Amino acid sequence: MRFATWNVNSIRTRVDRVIAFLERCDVDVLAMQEIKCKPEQFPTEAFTAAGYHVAVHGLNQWNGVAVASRLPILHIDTHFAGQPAFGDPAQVEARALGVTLGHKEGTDFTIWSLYVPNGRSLDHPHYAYKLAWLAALKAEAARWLSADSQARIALVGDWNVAPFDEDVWDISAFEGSTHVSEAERRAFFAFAEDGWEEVTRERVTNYTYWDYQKLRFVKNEGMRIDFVYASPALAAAVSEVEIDRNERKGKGASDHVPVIVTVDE
DNA sequence: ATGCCAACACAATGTTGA
Repeated sequence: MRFATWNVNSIRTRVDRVIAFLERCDVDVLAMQEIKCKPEQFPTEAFTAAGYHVAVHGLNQWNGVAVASRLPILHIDTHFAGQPAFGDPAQVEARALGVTLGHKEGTDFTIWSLYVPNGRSLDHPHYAYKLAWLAALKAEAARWLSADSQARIALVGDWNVAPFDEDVWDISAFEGSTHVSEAERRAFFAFAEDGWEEVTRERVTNYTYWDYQKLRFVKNEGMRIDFVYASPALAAAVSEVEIDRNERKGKGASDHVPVIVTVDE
């Protein structure tokens, strides 16, 4: 079984490229972020025609998360318990989608497609929101592991945190910026305290994002901010991880590339 | 090489992204 996460930066703009990726890489489950549309605007037919079920959560043109799966969908959560709200009026944004999928012989698999708030700047309310959001997710996710130590759960997506200095092309260019602050890094690493294992770090080295501006991709000035935290039972079954850097090439590319995880059956 | 900001709503710019 193979699952992937990809910040697609608008599914309506990118649907042909996403479907081609699913087929080319033989991906069974894809968690998408930044679909930038409501469910009724989502190109469901293209996924259905390719053999995928879809779960979609989007409230407006911002954010939005979805899961496409060859496996049957058993359960959908459009937010996690305690997920913080933001804005005026405060709204629980479309940044988390939990989907439980039927798997072989009753071994269900739950994937959470996560789009962690950007933070904007260290002195912006969005930054406090980002830290609160990560802390609330950690608290709730710890309960999932406590409830079932053998559960196969993946917390995947655009974490908007570069956990190590080498996850950005030049740490000196990020002085005073979000994504690299100590508080954000602590909030990211804290998941490991509860047993979550980030399974991509030890298996592959590459950036997952390159800004559209300033020839960042050509100069390979990127950031590594898309990650996969797996429950212990799932982490034990991971056999391979790939970052599909080729998806950043050419006309019509997202600024993020897919991260693909292969799991032994 | 991989190529010089993109996508959204809304109708000219403003917002968001990292």
